[in-house]
Amino acid sequence: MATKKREPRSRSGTPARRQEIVRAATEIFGSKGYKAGPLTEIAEQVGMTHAGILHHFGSKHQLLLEVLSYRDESDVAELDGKHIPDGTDLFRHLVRTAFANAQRAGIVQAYAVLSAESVTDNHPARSYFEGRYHQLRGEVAHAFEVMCAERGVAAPATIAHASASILAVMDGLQVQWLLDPGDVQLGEASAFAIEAIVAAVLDPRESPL
Amino acid sequence: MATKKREPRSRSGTPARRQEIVRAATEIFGSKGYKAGPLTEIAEQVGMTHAGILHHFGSKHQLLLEVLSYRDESDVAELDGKHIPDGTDLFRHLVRTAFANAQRAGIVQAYAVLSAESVTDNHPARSYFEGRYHQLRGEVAHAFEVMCAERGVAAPATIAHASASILAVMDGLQVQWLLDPGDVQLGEASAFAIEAIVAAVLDPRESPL
DNA sequence: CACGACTTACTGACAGGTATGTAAGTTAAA
DNA sequence: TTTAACTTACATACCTGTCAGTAAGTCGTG
Repeated sequence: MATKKREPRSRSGTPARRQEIVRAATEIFGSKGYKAGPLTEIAEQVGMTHAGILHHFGSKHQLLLEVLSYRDESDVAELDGKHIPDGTDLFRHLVRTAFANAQRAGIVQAYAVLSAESVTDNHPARSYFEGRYHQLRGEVAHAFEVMCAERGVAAPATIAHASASILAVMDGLQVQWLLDPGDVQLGEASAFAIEAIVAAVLDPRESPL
Repeated sequence: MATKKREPRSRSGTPARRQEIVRAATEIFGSKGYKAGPLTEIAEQVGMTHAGILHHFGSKHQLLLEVLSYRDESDVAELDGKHIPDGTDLFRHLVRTAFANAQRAGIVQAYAVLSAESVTDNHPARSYFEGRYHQLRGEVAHAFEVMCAERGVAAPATIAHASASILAVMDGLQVQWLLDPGDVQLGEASAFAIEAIVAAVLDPRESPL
């Protein structure tokens, strides 16, 4: 049983190169979509041929998956303490994120385009986004529960709707903002809507309709 | 100047045929996106070749525009009185629409996919969606103003944010619902969020954050 | 109201562009 | 000296739009 697992050791500059490619791909997928964003264009941006990219990632499909997971990693890395905030802090974090997003249209566009494109038939990113939203809804719901517990109120049945809604406004505002940045204020509008929804959960009132 | 303007008279069945094509195109663009949805597939669905479709619409681009304007027409036609509801009625109408949308995933998907795809570079539907959101925000804002006037309160500065937010939640929830219909209740969640936002405009409270 | 002239609604074939993935060869780092 | 990191060349597959042709409908006119 002399099976030597020879794992592919890469050259020194390789991880950096792959990262360059992933970043370029994010940009191209963001500006043209996955299906319409050609490998040649990504390749050109990092100064190689499209075959070079396929050497690194094997397929376009795989590259897309790495683009998505890369963004997750860098998101997590960005959090100082490395832990997801909870309770009130989570909502404050979401508002800050919305303001920060107004400064980086590139990634925002990539996510907006890809998440909507992912609902199409057999899209390679479909299960990624399905899982991502599922998890995020869970995290927001948990933050709601924590807040309710802190205030000694019973967690209402509206939490599930509110959690989905908070993610939904953030995404929906991004699309409107990308289409017309002069007419939509991403950070301010997100903050307003998040506060409105949180208030409606913690301290429900009669419907104004 | 004996220029006889011979206007193109079409055969009797033609308008119906064009409508069939538009409907098929809506379905294909919805399930695969504009760029990735081939004319051949649309053609196949109505029993023609792709050249036949180009005969009717001239180009794929043009077909897309007709798909979009067709949906607008049928939306307007749907309203009994032919007038856009206003004030409180508009919000009630939006909630009803959200519930109705849960019954027609096809069109919902087409709009979700196309609106996000439209933010990509030089997309043929970009100005359509830009204009559409602009108009809808205006209508919602007007409804807010009417409601404020009715209650004798001054229209607050939050109206612009709230208007964009209401459209945003509706769209964002659609995407989540399309990805995971078992976990997101489109109608109920939309109703909850719309009520929360309307309440926050009409009767603002201190931020819970 | 019948008939010829013209037009519409297509089809089939193809041109031209573009895309992904593969295979074989080259260079240089480890 | 082995093998990672490429390139060039190519196979293969699409997809849109054009063109020429055909069958059937519609209109003007006698």
